Amino acid sequence: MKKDIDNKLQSKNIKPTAMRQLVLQVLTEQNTAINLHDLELKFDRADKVTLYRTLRTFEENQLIHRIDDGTGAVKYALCQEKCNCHPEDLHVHFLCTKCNQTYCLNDIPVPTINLPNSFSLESVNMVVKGVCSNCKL
Amino acid sequence: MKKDIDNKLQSKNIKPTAMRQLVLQVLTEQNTAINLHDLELKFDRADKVTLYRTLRTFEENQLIHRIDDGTGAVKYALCQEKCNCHPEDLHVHFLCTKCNQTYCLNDIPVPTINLPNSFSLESVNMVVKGVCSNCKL
DNA sequence: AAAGTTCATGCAACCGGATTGCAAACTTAG
DNA sequence: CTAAGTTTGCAATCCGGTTGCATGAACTTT
Repeated sequence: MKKDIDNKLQSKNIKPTAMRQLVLQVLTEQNTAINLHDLELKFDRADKVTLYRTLRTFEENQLIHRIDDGTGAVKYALCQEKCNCHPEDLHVHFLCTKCNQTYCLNDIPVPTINLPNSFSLESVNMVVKGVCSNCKL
Repeated sequence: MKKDIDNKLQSKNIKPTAMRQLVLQVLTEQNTAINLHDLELKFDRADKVTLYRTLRTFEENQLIHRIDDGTGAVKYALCQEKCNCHPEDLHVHFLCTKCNQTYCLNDIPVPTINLPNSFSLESVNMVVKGVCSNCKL
């Protein structure tokens, strides 16, 4: 729904340009995280830098979050409804070593860690690697 | 101790060349993980590619492990005595956002995750970001 | 509606870490 | 000593990320 897309952008204070609508559309249809390169392939003709900046804008406005899964290229996925990207909002990510897809395990919060004395915590990145259900078939 | 260094290399089936001795020496004296660039700075005159390949050899022979802490450059640290780099051997890493140092929290094993059905686990990368005790002072 | 301001887009170019190819130097076995 | 294998050093490349700059679209002010 076009309206939904626009609303979502508006609600995050992002001006709904054509490009942004399209990118959000793609991200919405996606059930795994996507990197810049693969996002580019989803379009016939789109400038990588524009997509790059679109993703950055989305990230800055907490519409999406970045995932560093160790594959070399940063991936992005939509944030959950009420996510503020604070430690308590963070979930575990899963990278399939066969298909290279990265899943948001939204139901699995990042476990609490008891840090050594006088280390303070800001955020956590937890990536589990293995084989996903699709590739196990 | 020169002998210790050599023994350690031998025990991992790594031929103890001069370069490798020196690199292992540096890694041993280090209490935080180090990346290629910083390793290079530890030497007056050393080729980056040689260091790169030395690190790779060390990693392949499980003398050191790689840490992807999201800073853009891969860091390395010595493995524990009996580490096989299997999931049960893995520990949490801590990246200080002030000094950019990365610590191996060897005492903190990576928590067990209950993956969704039919996802299988191979390894886990868990990096906690925050401020270390040194920088809190 | 014209002029001015702000923001988004597209293109070219650059940067920095990782990696490869290749030849010279070194090591080891025969 | 020589041949085979390994390590080292240098140059060059690759690739994702990022910046600069000029054009263009949208929105404001008069």
